[in-house]
Amino acid sequence: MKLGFAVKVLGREGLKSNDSRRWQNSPHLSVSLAYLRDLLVYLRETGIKMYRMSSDLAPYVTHPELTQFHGQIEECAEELAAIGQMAREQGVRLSFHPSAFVLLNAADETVAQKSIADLTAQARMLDLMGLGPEAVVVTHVGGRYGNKAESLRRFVERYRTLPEPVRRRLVLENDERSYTFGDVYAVHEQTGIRLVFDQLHELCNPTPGLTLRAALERALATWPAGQTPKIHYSTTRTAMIETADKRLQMPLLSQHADLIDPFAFIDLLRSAKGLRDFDVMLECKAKDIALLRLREHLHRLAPDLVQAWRIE
DNA sequence: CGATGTCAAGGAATC
DNA sequence: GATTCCTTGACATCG
Repeated sequence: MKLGFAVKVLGREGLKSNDSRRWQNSPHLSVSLAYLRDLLVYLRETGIKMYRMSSDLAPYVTHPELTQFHGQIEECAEELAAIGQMAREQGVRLSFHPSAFVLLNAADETVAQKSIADLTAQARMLDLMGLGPEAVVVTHVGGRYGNKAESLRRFVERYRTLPEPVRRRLVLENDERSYTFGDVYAVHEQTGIRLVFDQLHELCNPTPGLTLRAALERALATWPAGQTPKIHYSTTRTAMIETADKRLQMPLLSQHADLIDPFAFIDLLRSAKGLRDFDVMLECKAKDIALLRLREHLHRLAPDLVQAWRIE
């Protein structure tokens, strides 16, 4: 079981996740890839085995007006191959999770086309890195547009029109307000698309009639034998509220906390006993710091689970 | 040098 | 129909 974190390193100074200069200053994918190389060295040193790359790794590569950026992925084929080889050699599982503006099921055809361009670019980078089928591009169903059934149908329809290399990389995640795990499972049944089970989203937007464990088991089963599925895991944020004479912490549903609650994570692992192996992408504000802290806590609190799941 | 404004992009809830 | 939230840093410019 690999533990991973998303995009930004907080545990060490000076590591960047992408070339974020503005377009006027000509940012370039090759600069982002140099940053990514340094980041992979840090992952090697800390023993971290999973990482979500920035959606903006290739700056403006799909921007409709800034066409001067559009060739950067192909220009960087050799650098992408080198980075991919480095990740493979140290056993790091890489992925993308495009921004909230990527909506494959958009009612507006131009929004859908821009989304397809983004998905295509990210899938292409994974291909040029030479990564296996576990390196995926994660997306949500998208908007509801006042008609969920129709909007789900549109997702399936657009998914089927995607170029095969994109379809091969794309996986689907349940979200916290619109599409439950049950909804994305129905899409899986129609398309075969693999599913990323988001545990907090399932708690915030539960599937009627399905226990958490049953949902998790179904999600894992959408991945072919020989591929390790992955899930998203996070702890809900709390905020201070003021009453007449006290200040109290209360949970804010669907917002991510700084760190992972180790006891809740241990509960998840115990409830997952007997299920197939899977990887866990941690989504929390403290990023790699939260991962390292969780790993310490697990070694101290549940060394049996660390061994049984071979957590790294 | 520190403070402040700005960045490509959509959807949904609220009023 | 307009506003605000989601959520976030860090670049770039201003004083």
